[in-house]
Amino acid sequence: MALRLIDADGVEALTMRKLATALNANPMSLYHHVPNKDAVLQGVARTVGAQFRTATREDAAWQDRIRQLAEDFRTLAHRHPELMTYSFARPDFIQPEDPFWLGLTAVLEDAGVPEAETPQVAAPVCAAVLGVLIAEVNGALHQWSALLPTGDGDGGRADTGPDDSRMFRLALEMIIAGLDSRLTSERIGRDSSDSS
Amino acid sequence: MALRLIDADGVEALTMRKLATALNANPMSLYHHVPNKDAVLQGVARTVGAQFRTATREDAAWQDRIRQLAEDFRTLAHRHPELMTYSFARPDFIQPEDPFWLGLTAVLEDAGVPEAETPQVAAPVCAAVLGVLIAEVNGALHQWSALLPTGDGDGGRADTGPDDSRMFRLALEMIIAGLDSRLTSERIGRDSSDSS
DNA sequence: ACCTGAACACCGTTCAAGT
DNA sequence: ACCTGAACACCGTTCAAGT
Repeated sequence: MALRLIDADGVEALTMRKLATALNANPMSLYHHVPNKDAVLQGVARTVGAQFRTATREDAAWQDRIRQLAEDFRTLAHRHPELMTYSFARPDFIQPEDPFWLGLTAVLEDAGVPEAETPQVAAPVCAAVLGVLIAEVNGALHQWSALLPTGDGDGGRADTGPDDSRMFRLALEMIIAGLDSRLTSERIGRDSSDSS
Repeated sequence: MALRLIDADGVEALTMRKLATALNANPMSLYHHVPNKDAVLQGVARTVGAQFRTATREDAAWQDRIRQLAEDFRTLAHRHPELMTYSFARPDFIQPEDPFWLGLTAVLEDAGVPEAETPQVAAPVCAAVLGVLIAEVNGALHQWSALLPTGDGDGGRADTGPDDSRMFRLALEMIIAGLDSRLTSERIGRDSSDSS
């Protein structure tokens, strides 16, 4: 219910009193099930962060599997844009047990990242993807890119959606390419074929 | 003054009434200089976003100039961590006239990005860097990476700082490598040597 | 055990009134 | 023109009291 209110009116409009009346309850009854407001926000953030289940097919190339993870997360972000910008400010948004995190680390390991380094590589990747997602969802991406009108013919304001998709995908490809170059350069540096 | 209060106690602790008393003024006097609270937050966010002046030496390689821009932004973020996590949620944090944005677009153009595409490339780069910065500053980066203790000898909790630096730099190098691969693949695709 | 009304200590903001 | 006190419509949360 809290999530529904947030999706409708934004995080800052969520109020213990409103939540209670939306639940047909007395405002004070909430405090019997939850210690305070931050706990409900944390609950919502974590629930959504853990929500999406992304079954990456293990036969695909790691690049494709990362693309799939990122796209899945993007549709989640588009479903809850108001929560997204708020959640990313919390350090506990994504938990180590979340399917997104598990999927990402699994893919990176399959791609050849040494197991001991996986979290240290996954963390920046996750942060970068989330950063682009937030910037897309709150309009920053669109505003930054809208300095020069790309075409000349049209009205000039209509196509906000597809342009954002292109930029998100560009960022994603950049990250994948960066990951790739890091992996190959490392493999050259060592050149010992550790299978498993 | 608002910035000082935010740095001390966080954005959510900033109050018109507290700000006024910190200014030795009546709470209501503020409304003669500012329409509402959001305006002071916007003012603070934009002021800080426009603050840092980064004189990239034009003789350096574009990779080094991007590194310098990013590192400068990082020191800014470390100076105002509380504001940072809040500001990034605003679409108006970084403005097209800000030195960071101008510097970034200038470097990308020098690197060979066609002038018409510069903003569409700069925007994702900016978003990704900011994303990593936020995740570092709010502790998410550290939390995500702390799943496996990297070493075995020590206490295991002491070295938070240097590890974060390594991850930030890793993300930065990934972005640069991704940019690089995009530039070279494009140059091969066209192969017409447009000077200027 | 669970719910509730009243109350406390705050908010942002308006507005009529002061100088 | 600028400042101010009182007031309004809200908050989150506590707590004693109800069932």
